[in-house]
Amino acid sequence: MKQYTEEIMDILKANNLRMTKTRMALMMMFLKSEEPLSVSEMLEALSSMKRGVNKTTVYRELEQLQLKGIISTVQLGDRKQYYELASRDHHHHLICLECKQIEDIDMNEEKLLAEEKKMSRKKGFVILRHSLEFFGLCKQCQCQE
Amino acid sequence: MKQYTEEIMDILKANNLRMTKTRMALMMMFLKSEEPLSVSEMLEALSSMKRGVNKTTVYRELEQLQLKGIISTVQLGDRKQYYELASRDHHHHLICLECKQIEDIDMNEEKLLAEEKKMSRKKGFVILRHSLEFFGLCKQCQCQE
DNA sequence: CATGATAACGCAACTCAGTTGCATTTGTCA
DNA sequence: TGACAAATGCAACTGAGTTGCGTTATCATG
Repeated sequence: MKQYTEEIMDILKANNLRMTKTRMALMMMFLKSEEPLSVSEMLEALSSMKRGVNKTTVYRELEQLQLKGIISTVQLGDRKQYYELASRDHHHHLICLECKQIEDIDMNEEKLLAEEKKMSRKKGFVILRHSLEFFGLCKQCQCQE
Repeated sequence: MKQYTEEIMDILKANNLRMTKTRMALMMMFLKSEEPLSVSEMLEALSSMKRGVNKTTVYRELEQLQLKGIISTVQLGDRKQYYELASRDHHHHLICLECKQIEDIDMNEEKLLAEEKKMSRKKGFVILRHSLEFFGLCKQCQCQE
């Protein structure tokens, strides 16, 4: 907890961001969370704070953090945005369609990047990023079918 | 035009779907379109029809067609669903972040499927589908930067 | 061709994620 | 400590998608 706080303060200072309670709380959530977070989850968690936090504030905060490159967004097939620390290495997700559990996966992307280059050349596109997500059923949810 | 109409009637008959003007118009759009379509695009196009078409109808129609396996959905990074004919072979998209142009790409997926199997074994997940989209700048939009 | 079952439709009112304008509060630095 | 920009709250909005319910149109059957 203590070491998190210092880590966060360093990050914020380095990015010229003021230290506010919302910001601290959000950063804490991102550092602790194993999964990408949705705004509704954040609001839920923040609602326990004294006087709560307005959703506008959260959206604006996320925009800031994204602009500074501290967090990045992921689309996971439903209609919301999810957010996670950008400092994590590039990776993809395994999403259980039943229980919505999300797992990070790191796979060998050489072949994918090679394909990317080939396409890029052929089509004249500059490819800036890709999004690759896998959907299925986790071990538990398979058994309950 | 004529051959499209017959093709559509065959598809509908084969799927036990009544032949209505909305349905015909939507199928026509799907057959003609090079790109996945959003509901707003469909409504725009359908609004020129006599008496227009209600959005509820379009949503319900899309659900039907999806249920019958005639169309399928794609997520392209914004907050909407896009739809395209399911009969097209499995493929991915190249999306221009500037002009929103969408191109189909077909790439060799052997390696990807191999990775999928490996992950599946390791994590105990059954993988049912994946989503892979590339984002960047098309030839024209690169020059205008 | 008439007709009845039911699929398809329109409308109004809703949900839910995200946005905007504007007035107020708070963090930081001199 | 005070000034000023950054951060916040609130209310009202947008845009995608949904729901309930009453009406209309398609089509198999006679």
